[in-house]
Amino acid sequence: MESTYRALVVEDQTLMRLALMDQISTAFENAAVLGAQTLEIALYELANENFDLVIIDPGLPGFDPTSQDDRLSVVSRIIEASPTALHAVITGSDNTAEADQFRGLGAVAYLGKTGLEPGMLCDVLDDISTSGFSIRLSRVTMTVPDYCHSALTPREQEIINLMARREPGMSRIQIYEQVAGKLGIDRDSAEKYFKKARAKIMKSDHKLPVGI
Amino acid sequence: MESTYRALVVEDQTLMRLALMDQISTAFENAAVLGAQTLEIALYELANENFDLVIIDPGLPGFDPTSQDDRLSVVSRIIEASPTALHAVITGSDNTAEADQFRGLGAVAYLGKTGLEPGMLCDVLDDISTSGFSIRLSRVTMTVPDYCHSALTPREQEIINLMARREPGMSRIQIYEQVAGKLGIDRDSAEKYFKKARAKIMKSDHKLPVGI
DNA sequence: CCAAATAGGGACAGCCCTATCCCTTTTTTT
DNA sequence: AAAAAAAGGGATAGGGCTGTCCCTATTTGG
Repeated sequence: MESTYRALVVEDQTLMRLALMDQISTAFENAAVLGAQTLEIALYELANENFDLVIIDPGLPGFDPTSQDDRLSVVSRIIEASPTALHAVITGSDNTAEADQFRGLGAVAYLGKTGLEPGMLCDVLDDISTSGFSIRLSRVTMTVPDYCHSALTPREQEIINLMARREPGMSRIQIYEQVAGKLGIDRDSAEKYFKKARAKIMKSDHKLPVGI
Repeated sequence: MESTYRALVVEDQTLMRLALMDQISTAFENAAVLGAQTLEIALYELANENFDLVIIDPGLPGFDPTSQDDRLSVVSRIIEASPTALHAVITGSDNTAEADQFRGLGAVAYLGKTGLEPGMLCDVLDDISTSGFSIRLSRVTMTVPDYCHSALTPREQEIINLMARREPGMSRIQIYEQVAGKLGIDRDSAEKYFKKARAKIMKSDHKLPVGI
C-alpha cells in the first residue's frame, strides 16, 4: 500500500470545506484529510504534522476580506509553516493579478470557486505535475440545471445528469454507449439505470427534469 | 407517500450548490431539487415549475458583488418569479443590515455560509415555521479540526468526528452512550465502529487525529 | 486485590447499491 | 411491412455498509 497522502483544507465555510475534503479523500486511495476553519487551527495542525497538500481560502474569519494585505498574509503564513507541501489557493473572487501574487509566494494553484467541479482535483494535480502551476479562473459553464432527487441512488443521479447534458442529435443508444464509457460500465447497465431512474422520478413526481 | 417537495438552489459555486442540493434532498423523504448557476437558468426554471423552497446566493456571475443594488435585484427578481415559494438567502458576507433588506423583500431566511453545517436545514425550517424568519449569521464554532480518511465508512467517519468533539472528563462508556443516542444506534455498535475506525487509521497512518 | 473500563477482535443477518443478462411490448424509422 | 429503437421490467450474483451480539486479553481505578 502506498503511504498515506496528507492534506489540509483551510476554509471557513463548512459545507465547502467538507466538500473539498471529500474531493481529496476520494481522489486518493489512502488519504488523511484535515479541515481547519481558522488560521489558528491551521497553524496548530501545520506545527504538528507534515502535509503533502494544503488548500487555502484566504478569506478567513478575523481578516478583512477587502484587504489584499490580509489575504496575502494568510497565505504566506501558511506557506511558511509548511514549506514542503503543495499549496493551492481557492477563492470566490478570483483574478489573474491575485493569481500572480500568490504564485510569487510559492503557491502552485489558483482556483476560482465558481465552476470548480467534482473531480477537478486530478486535473489540477496533473497541471501542477506537468507545468508547475494550475490556474482555473471562475467561469460559467452550466447550460442545463443540476438535478437531484431523494429517490435516486448515486449511480442513477449521475446518469440522469449525464443524460441531461448530452449533445443533441444523438440516438439514445449512442448516448448510452458514451455514458457507459465514462462510467466504465456496460451499455446495457447504463440503459437500465437510466430507465430505472426515470421511472422513479415519474412515479413520485410526474415531472421530468429538462433534457430528459 | 407525501407529494414531492420541490426546491431550487441558485448558487454559482458548484461544490456549494451541490452540497446544498444534497442537504435538501436528504432532509426530505421525497424531494426533487434543481440547481442553477445563473439567474437566467433560475428564472427559466421558475417560469416552468412551482417550487416550495428557493435558496439564493445573491453574488451571481454578471452582477457586481460590491453593489448592494445588484444583490437586492437578484433576490427580488427571483422572489417575484416565485411568489408562493419560501425564499432563503445564503451569502458568504453576511450582516444584519442586509438581512433586514432581504426580509423586506419577502425572504424568510438569511444564512451566512461560515458555520452553516450539515443538517442545519431542519433547524432553519423550524425557525421559519415557528417565528416566520430564520437568521444565522456567520460565526466561528470550530475548536477541533475536521477529519476525513479514505479508508473509513461514513458511519466510522461520523463517529470519529463526534468523538473528537467530545467534552473532556467523560468516560469512554458515557461518550459511547451519548454518541449512540445521537445516531440512534446501540452503545455497543457505536463502540464497535469507533474501535474499527481507530484501528483502520492506525494501520494506514500510524497517526491519530487530535482528540482521539 | 477486585471490579470496571478499555482494547481488539470474530460472526452474522439484513439491506441497499452495483452490474450484468434476460425478457416482452410499443413506437419510430426506413 | 420489416427493422431498428425505445420503454419497461424481472432475476440474480456480488459486495459493502449497517447493526447487533459475542468473545478474550489488558489496563486502570477504587
